[in-house]
Amino acid sequence: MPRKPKQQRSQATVNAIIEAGFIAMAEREPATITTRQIADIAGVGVGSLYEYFENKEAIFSAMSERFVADTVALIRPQIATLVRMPIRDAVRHMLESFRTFLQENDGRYLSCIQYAMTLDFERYIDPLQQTLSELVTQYLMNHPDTLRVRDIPTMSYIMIHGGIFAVVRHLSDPSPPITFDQLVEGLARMVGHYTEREIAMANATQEHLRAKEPDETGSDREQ
Amino acid sequence: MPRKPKQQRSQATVNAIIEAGFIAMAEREPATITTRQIADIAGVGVGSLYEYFENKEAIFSAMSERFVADTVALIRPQIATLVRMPIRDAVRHMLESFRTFLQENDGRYLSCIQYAMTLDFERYIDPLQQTLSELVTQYLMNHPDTLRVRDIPTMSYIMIHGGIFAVVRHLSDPSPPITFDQLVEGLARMVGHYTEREIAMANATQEHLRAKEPDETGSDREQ
DNA sequence: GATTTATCCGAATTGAATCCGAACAAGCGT
DNA sequence: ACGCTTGTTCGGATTCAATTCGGATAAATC
Repeated sequence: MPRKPKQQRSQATVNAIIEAGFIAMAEREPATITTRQIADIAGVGVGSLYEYFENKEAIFSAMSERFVADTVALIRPQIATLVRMPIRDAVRHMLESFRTFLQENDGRYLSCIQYAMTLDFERYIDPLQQTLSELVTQYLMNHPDTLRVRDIPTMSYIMIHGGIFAVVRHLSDPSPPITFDQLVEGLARMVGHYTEREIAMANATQEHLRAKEPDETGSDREQ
Repeated sequence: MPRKPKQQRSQATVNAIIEAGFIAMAEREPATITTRQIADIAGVGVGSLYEYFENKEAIFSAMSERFVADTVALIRPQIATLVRMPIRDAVRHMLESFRTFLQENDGRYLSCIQYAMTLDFERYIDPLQQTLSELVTQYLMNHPDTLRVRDIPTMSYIMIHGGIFAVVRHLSDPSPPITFDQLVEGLARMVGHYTEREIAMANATQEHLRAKEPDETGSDREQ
């Protein structure tokens, strides 16, 4: 039922509506935002919302979509650079730029990611996850020694999901128990230590072709 | 405005309403649940909902509260046992029992935790976080060597939040890219490797009172 | 400038959440 | 057992926000 905007006028309306959504999101609880408020902020009639959006949900979805697209646009160009950095620096660098990104425009995207995490989740987090997976893959290809860590898909899954959530949760917390810098350093160490330890263990196993320290290698099972 | 239930009859009603909430949550999207549905499932009139609950939200809150309380009740008694296990085993053990817990009663709690994460967040995740923090503290006290890892609050923050989210996300995902067992093993390795590496680094630093491998120790800054 | 097409609007409709006052049940003193 | 008070239940009436609809206005096309 909602139509595609064909004139530049209507495209501006669509944009105003999405912008209004971000503004409203920044000042109220998402659940308490009404269509009338969005329309008022956007400077259009309520009816106009429904010319281009199925329903109120759809407006929020469009916001999430734009947010995720912007995030991907933030990360993707950095991949080439990140991939050449030591792993801890790469993590640090990416997280700092992500923080800056989330906090610009009065933290409009911060409200948004919280919303995106609640509702659609799969649909809107997936592209982000895809991008990060791509980053990991590229990284591995540029650092052949890191290919020795076991069960890379799992570790990538843990680092991506755990990392995203820890950061979002921290940025949403009005009085976090640790600083953001501590969080970044912690995540960097976590990832760095893990890969180093795995590489060391892989090397150790290879060198003594047969076990000599069942203590260390005894817990190697999976993969 | 909502009153406290004084007779056992009304206490039963309150319970029926919360139960109905769980049942409804298990079969429909939380957003599409209506008060009439809840009332019908509970076998009471719609008006009765408002005798003990401020509004529909409050019913969901009560559910979250019960869920979190049950989760804490699940973990707390295990602390004494977990604290004596090697760290990887403790992680494995805890996650397995958590999975079992989430999936009993047709996974009613699974829908619930997703909801709890959306709305109140602080209020309902906090007690869980408290409990896990307590577990970490106890663990540290029982394993004095682990006290050598740097910035324990931060690492505890990362492991708790990242771990909770990775698990919840995995259990919510209809077609996860990795198995739950892989996730558990991965988290166990992550935590285990990290602590071991930190301890090793602390020992190394102590032994050669002055640096000899600026490569390794060069990235030690914080704390 | 007439006609078609796109856009905009806000009063009317719809449906769910919430309120309310009457009916019903329990406790309780007599 | 009986009347009185208090707790409880109920579902129709009310309220309020989302969505619809049909006409008004503006741009585009010929």
